[in-house]
Amino acid sequence: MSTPQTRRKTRTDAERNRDRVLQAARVLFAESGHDVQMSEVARAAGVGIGTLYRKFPTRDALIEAIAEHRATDLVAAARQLTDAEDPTQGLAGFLYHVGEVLAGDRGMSEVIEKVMGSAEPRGQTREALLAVVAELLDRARVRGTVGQDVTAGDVNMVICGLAAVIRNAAGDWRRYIEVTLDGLRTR
Amino acid sequence: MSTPQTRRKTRTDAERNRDRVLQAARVLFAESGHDVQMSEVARAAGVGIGTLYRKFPTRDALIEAIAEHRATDLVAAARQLTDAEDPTQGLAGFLYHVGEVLAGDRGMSEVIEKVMGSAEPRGQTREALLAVVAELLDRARVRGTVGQDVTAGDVNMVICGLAAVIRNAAGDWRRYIEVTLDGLRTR
DNA sequence: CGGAATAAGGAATCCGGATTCCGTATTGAA
DNA sequence: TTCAATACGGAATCCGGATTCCTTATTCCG
Repeated sequence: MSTPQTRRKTRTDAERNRDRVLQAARVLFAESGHDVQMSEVARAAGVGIGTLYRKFPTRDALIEAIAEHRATDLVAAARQLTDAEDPTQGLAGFLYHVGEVLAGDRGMSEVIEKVMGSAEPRGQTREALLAVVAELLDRARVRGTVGQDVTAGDVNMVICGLAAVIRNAAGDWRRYIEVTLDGLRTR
Repeated sequence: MSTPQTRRKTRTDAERNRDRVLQAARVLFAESGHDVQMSEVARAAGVGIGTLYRKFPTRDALIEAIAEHRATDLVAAARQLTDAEDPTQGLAGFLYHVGEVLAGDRGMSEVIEKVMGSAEPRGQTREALLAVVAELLDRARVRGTVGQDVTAGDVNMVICGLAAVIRNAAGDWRRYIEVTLDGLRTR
């Protein structure tokens, strides 16, 4: 009815450029956080600013796209740990994994800090992330790996703090995890 | 010899305005953090932008002046707890005090996060702050309030995290302190 | 191959804010 | 009261970036 399918399909080079941009942005954001300039991204991607903007109409759109992607990865990792049996894994394993990821991705540490920190339901993926963490927590609680009264909020705060510690290059973040994990256990 | 003391002393109104600016800036920074506009500060202080700039040649100078002041307060508070005997006080008491302060001062939470997070020796007051925390830690260690192997770095990370938790309005920061404190105890 | 449909490029523009400048208003020592 | 020394005010300027717009280059369907 309303499908004048006269449109050709996306040009191949257009798609290639989109990938280049994403790739470049991922690297730059990971290295220096989200305050990288759009022109930097364009240059790194070997693309004109105009092109960059056709792909992502806004700086935030670009950040969002990448954050979403990364978040998905985290959720996937979490799900895997959800099934694992090894107690070393589960919540603890996830925290270390997150640490590893954030330690190598400044931009992500910024995102995670906000996601775990704020009460904003922003995005389904964010939602999913919180859900999986809650799931991980439940399992840990059953196993007795963490105190019975530990809440998802507690864990979120710990993760929020973890992000800050890493982003500020505080000290040994693994140590931070050890401490907080012990704290959650004690409760 | 070289003192052509022909200079009059600072005009009274000049001094008054300086105070107004500081006062206004304190309030605004506390409310909304350091991204407040200079013009905002000037308006709130009931002063022209020009005047604001004569007092503080740079946005950072203003922020610095206030941060320094606040940091001094914290150090004082810490020193007091250093002498207290009540175990409830000491390190634990300090953490709660810091929480209380940061919860009511967004700008300060930003500063603290950096100070405790980074390894930059910036400023003698910052230096003093770190020193007092270390002192507090030592006492706690002796009392057995915290694990024998807890380092100043560990505490700094916890504080850095605390600042982030509060700044992002995460959850109940007192709870965060409870958890981390337990963690430090366990170690 | 030929031309319409798409995309690429990147200079020009727009914008929010910080900082500067200079004419005017106050202050206070004589 | 008088006048030089100081301080005030705030419009004008400067700046770093994001975003837009229009010209030229590619792609790919027929």
